[in-house]
Amino acid sequence: MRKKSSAPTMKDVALEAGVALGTVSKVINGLPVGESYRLRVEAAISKLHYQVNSYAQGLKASRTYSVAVLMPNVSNPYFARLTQLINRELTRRKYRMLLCCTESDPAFEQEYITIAQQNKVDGIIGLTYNPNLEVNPDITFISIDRTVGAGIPCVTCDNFMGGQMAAEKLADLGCRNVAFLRVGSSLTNEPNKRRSGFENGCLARNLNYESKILQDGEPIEKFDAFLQEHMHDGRFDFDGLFCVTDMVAYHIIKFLKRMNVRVPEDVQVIGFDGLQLFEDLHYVCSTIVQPLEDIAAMCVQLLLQDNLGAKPPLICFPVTYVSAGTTREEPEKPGLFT
Amino acid sequence: MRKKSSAPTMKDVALEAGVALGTVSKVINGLPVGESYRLRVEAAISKLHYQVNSYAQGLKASRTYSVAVLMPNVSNPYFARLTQLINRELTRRKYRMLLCCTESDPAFEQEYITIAQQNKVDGIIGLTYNPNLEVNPDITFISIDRTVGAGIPCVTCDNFMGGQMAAEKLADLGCRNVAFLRVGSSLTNEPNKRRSGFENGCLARNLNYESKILQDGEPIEKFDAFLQEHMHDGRFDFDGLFCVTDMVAYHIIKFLKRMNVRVPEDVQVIGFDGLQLFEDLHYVCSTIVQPLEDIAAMCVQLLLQDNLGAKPPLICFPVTYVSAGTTREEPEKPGLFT
DNA sequence: TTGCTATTGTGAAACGTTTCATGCATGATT
DNA sequence: AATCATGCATGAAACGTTTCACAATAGCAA
Repeated sequence: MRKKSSAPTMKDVALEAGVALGTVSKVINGLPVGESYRLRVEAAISKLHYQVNSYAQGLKASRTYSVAVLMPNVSNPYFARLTQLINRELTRRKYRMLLCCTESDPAFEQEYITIAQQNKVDGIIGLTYNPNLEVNPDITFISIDRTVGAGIPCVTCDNFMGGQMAAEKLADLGCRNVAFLRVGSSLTNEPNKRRSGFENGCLARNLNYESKILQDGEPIEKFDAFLQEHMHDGRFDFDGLFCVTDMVAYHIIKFLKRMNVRVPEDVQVIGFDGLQLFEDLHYVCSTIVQPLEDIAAMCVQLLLQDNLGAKPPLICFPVTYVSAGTTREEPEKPGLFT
Repeated sequence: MRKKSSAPTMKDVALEAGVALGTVSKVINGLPVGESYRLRVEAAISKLHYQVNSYAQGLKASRTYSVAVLMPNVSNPYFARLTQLINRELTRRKYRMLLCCTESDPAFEQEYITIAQQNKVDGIIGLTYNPNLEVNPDITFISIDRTVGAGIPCVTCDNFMGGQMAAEKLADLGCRNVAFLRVGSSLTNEPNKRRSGFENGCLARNLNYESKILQDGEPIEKFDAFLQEHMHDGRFDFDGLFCVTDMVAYHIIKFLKRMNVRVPEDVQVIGFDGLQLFEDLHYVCSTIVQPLEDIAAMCVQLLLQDNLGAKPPLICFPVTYVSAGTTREEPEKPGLFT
């Protein structure tokens, strides 16, 4: 009995089945082959526990069935969810995901793109912070929430409309004096439009409007001072707040509670994203919900479709509003602060 | 001027630099080579924008510098954190991560292991649910929190001690009647020992002890009925609860609040894991903290070390206790319910 | 100057696939 | 029965690296 020390190759299978190399290849790739041959090859494969070598495959064929996904991290629940959904979509189509955590560092991002190209990935999906990434033009790149450059499609939600909805909702709920709270500053950042939309809504509904914007490096605690300036012995200047993300909203609400400002009685708070913590158990707050499933599916679809010519530059999905306890209405869904 | 349509190869570089193929290979791999040769090759590389083809490399060399990481998902903050830390450790060592989300499905797990083997990964790190996975013995597998089989190292924290600490803490804080709440049932599951440790501690400190265990499929809401059975017009049978994870603790605390049982005044709650939500902003509850950094680093170290012979079967890291508002003591750290 | 050693660059072979031009059977056509 | 068309299996070549036996060169001793 012949004993091979290393893993069996297609050649071994061909030998075992008594067929040619090309025939084995055809069987593996599901190409038409005579029934008796197919059976012989399949028998040999399972007898030898043969498994294809993806590296040899990737070397020969241009397609490697792997996609790089660039995310700042997976600790942030928004990024985690997105990663999860993209992965699910890729798996469904027999693709593998090479996850690259960039820590929001432009240098890391560039480095990972190089690595991705070396790995001959079939494409890259990225939520990036480097406004002028160098991407090899013959590799497909799909950007999430950022407009990165000419010819690179950007998938996002309707951030402008979301901001506007938040303003209208607060107006409907009786607010008169509202504020917008935001972190991050990138100009190519689609979520910027949340602010414009909110402003627009405030104007239309005649709300007094203010905003506080933190730069990228600043700690979230800097909001505390801003809020405190607007507190005068038990009275709070604002009766409505719109936060750029649910995470910011979470921090703000915690601070307000510490300062004995009641949510939603004294001030109503609306976030953005629609995060559901602990495997979709609870929303953080009343919020503008992004359809992340649709966004993830669209990224993958755009990436893998063949008609490269007809890629629209910007794809926006509609958002919805959900109340979850931080606004003065019957909560539709359970929330962290319900 | 010669125009190449496809990406440049080592051969192109050799031609451009006027050296042999092997010399280029040496330069790329940092092997000793004459100074003048090195410079010529480096110049050619940057002129042609040459990038190595990992697939050709992986085909020839046995080492591919990639590691598969099997996780149920990344939406659960515990898994997310672990993934993040493992990735960081791998990146530090120039390895790539192939993330496989198994959805806790044994069939998926097996399938991903097959894919990983086809991709000739240098090893697999997994937190799995299939008690009898078939892993090719000549591929290194490191298991987290599960004892999977003979010869497969398991990295975890000291779950038994953690359970015992929880019991002692509750006793110290004046509890007399306590309960343990758990989900999941796998017998090879290291976290099972949290229960044994807790029981042990209860015995030692003479606490009245009860436990409620949900099977794997059961929804977390099933705890509600159990808790309700122990409520008698405003009075709650337990003055201390130990939950197998912070996530279970979160759910329990939310339910108790709805039922007007006060935490920590009426009942004190301790969780397990030491999750910190929103990028390490807040602990969920008073909890037994796992040193996830150490666990992640150890997994990677074990996987990549050469002395395959001396792998201890089980590696436990010590745990610590942190109070964060759901126990009757000054909180050391801010918590979700502070 | 000759001969020997030590050093270092060279390039063919091999890794395990896919692809495609080739040729062999088989069955249809006249 | 002879010819032809068709379908399908065949296996050599190629993909872009690494490796290693070999050759060339330089340095040194006699």
